[in-house]
Amino acid sequence: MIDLNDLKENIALYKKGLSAKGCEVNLDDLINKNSKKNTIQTELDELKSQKNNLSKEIGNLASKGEDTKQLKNDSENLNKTISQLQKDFDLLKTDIYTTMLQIPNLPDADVPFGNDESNNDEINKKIFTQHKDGLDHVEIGERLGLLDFDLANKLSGARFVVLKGKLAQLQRALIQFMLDEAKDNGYEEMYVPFIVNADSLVGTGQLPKFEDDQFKVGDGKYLIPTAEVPLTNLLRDEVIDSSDLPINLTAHTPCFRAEAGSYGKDTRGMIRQHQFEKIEVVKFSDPKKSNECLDELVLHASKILDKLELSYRHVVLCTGDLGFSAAKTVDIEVWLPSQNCFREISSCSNFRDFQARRINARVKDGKDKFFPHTLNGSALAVGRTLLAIIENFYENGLGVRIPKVLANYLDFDLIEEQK
RNA sequence: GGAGAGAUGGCAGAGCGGUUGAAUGCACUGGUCUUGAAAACCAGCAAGCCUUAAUAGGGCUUCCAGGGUUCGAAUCCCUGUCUCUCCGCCA
Repeated sequence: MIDLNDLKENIALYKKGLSAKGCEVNLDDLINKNSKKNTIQTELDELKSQKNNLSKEIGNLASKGEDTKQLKNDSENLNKTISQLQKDFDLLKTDIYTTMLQIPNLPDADVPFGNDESNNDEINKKIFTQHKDGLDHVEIGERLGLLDFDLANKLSGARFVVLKGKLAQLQRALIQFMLDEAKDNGYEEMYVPFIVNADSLVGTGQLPKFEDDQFKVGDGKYLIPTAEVPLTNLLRDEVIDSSDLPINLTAHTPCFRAEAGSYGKDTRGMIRQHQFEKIEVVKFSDPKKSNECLDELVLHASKILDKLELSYRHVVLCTGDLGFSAAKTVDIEVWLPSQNCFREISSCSNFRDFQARRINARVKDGKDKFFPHTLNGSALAVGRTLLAIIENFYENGLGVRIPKVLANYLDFDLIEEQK
């Protein structure tokens, strides 16, 4: 949620930043509605004040046994006026709130302008090997006999996968490895629900705008699209002592995405699935330190790729590519030999106080109160990491070698090709 | 699923329909004392919104949520949500 007062004072900045993010809300209109709401509130408060005074007086007179009929009459008349005005006020207030929920976060000043990923800024690159025109993981998986999309289709439909044997073990090893990394980097591991209520999704910004992207399970509840949702909402409506900052959390969860609007996009293989595993890290930070926190997130996620010896680059998302709630996002992209390009494997974002406002998480520092900044990042998307290992560590006629760093997690160092 | 109890400020916990925004304790903030700290003592201390130059003053709202009764509701009635206890069922 953006700050309405800040919007009023920096209207030009917001118009520029929000339209770059594709926001079509009429901001002047919103400000006008708000000042109208304030006018009504002042009027309403005055009437209520009169009413409260009348009630007190009635109480006084009644206790002395005096007649209160006239005053009761006055009060009732006042009530009629109030309830009419109150209706107008409530409507306006709901209208403003509904609109506010639709407004995305303002991009940071150093975020590049642009409509799509072609305007993203590559800021860093690390290359171990960079093979081209390699087999893709679907083909390799078939040669291994351990990656089955047909079976998954039978069970569930498109965009699911069944991993068998050593591939399933490899995925589990990756999860364990990444959680250990997160722990070593100071994140507290959490086990959280995979089903959340609507309030949680509103809190992080998936609702109300992106209802179609969520899997609904009935009873007004949803499957989580990322552990960001339960982790961030752990502190919904909580007051944080400033000495507890930064709060660093992590969780491994499956993630469920309806992928509405992704028809025909990445339909082959396990790049874009309805269900995938992810290790997520979330930070609650002092507002003054969130920039450094974002660097830290990117560093921590990158270290995992370093250890796995996978080539990657860092990309600052441009305004048009930036998510709804994010002020700034750095994507980490891993090299895929089959596609001859880098593909997203982690997304690290600073949300500033946007989510904190929505979840009403506050920090108390002596007499000072303020909103914390929230940040999160994947560390990493496990399905895509598995895919990257398959493609980058495949040797024709031999199979997929296991990255050395996983030696302690697995009792094999090669997934053999069949025959 | 059946029966019962409950939901109050950062936490714990009082609260006859009318100066109750709410006792008390803890925590917190400031002060006295102390070489310093602790202890003790004194004082302050809920949040949101409107108004305002103001973190000064004034006003409104808020005791789980939504309705209702009343001139007036934390307090009475209805509905919902959640929590706890007992029974049943169960990984």
